[in-house]
Amino acid sequence: MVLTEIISQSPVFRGISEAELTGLFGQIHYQVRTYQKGDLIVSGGDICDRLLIIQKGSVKAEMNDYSGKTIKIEDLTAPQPLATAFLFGRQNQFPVTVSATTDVEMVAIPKAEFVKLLQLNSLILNNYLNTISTRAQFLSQKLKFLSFKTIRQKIAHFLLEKAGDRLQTVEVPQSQEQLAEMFGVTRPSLARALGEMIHDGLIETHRRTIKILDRERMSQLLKGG
Amino acid sequence: MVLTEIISQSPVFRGISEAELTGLFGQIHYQVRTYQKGDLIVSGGDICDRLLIIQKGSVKAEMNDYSGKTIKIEDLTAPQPLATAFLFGRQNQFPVTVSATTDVEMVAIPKAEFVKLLQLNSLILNNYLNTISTRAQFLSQKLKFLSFKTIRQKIAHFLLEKAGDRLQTVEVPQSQEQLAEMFGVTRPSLARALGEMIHDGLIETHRRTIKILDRERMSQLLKGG
DNA sequence: GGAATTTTGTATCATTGGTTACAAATTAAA
DNA sequence: TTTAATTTGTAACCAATGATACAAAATTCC
Repeated sequence: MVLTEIISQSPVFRGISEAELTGLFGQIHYQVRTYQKGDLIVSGGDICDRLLIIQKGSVKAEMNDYSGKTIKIEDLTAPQPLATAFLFGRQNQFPVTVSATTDVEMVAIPKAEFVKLLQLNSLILNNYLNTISTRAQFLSQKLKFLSFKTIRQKIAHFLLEKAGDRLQTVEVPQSQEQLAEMFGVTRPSLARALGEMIHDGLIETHRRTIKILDRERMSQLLKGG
Repeated sequence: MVLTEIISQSPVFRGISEAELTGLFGQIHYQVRTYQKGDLIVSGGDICDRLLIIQKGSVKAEMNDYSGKTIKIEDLTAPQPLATAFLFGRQNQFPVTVSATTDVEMVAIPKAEFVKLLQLNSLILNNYLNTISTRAQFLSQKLKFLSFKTIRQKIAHFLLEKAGDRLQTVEVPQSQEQLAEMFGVTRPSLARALGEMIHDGLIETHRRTIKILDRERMSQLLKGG
């Protein structure tokens, strides 16, 4: 039995009323599966031929590296869907191994049935398209970010992006620690790079606001990237 | 007028018969726009609220960097769609500027109309979902690759991926130059890293075949990545 | 086979960023 | 306010890689 009040909060079914959801689920085949804490839910490499949505509990996704050791990728809780990017496309295998961190209930909708849902309801269709598209956009952004090699470049990119067209003062809500994390560098290195940019007259900092002093030279930095 | 024999080759409409396509296009609103060589088709930042498919000619996509200079991103020709990942999702602006490199005809299908198409025809729906999903998967792969920091790690990842489970000899079709390019490192650095790995007894090379000698230690390398 | 071209191996030096450590400054808690 | 905890600035040192240069080897072309 699908718990509509949970599932209607899921990114894929958001905005659908519980009544409507009950109706929709009446028109398709699906399964509800239960797992106990610690159970294996999917193994990396398993074929992904149905949409899995957590309806109760939480799971962890891990990836097997080459030596068989596992690295934790992320924690997911109800009502999140699993690996939405692998239901379609060329690569229909789960890249990760998923196991239950609590007792878990999952709704499993076979791909063909899910396609029916997408055609029955344009909101679900939009939700799903938005989910995948947003993910692609996110990855694309991240990739662009990583394409800058030096820390100075990453900072410049970050600031110019934030500053937009005219403003030259940027509020940075994150701590240096967090910034360093998202830049993929260590905190002292970030601090050093910031210090050097101040010294070179590119920026000025005051607590968590950064003022861009020389936009021209900042842009110049990104040319080679 | 839509040239169905062209459009039916497009990734989004692949597999649909021309007759069927004509029928489908009769049910929706769309525009055909013509551009002359050199014309601007979309500017970076423009709202992306319709699906654009090149039906004749070719275009180039460029990105404005911060200093106003443009970098060429890619060339697209009929019957390719434009920026499929930006029609849905959070970021509904074109990231690139597109202009005509020949005389061009484009089919423009408003988002709402395209959603209708997706609901009318499950093949189109599948095609479109596959397009975006494959892109997300591609980006994800690329990102994983970039997440390895040292050249040794990139080599190890590359080789273990290629080798699969049992084989320990890998044929590398690319030159060092090309490998270095795809790793995002310089050619001498790659050569040095290879040399060191040979010296350390990890691999053995012979022309363009590489033999994995110590799989265990290779895997070990990727742990920290 | 010999010359020209491309690919590969190697060396030197400069730059960048990671590591570690510690003190100063800020913020939160008592 | 005083103390404790967190965040930030800075320094010294090390490892990895980029830049540049050149020779050896392999490949391609006559």
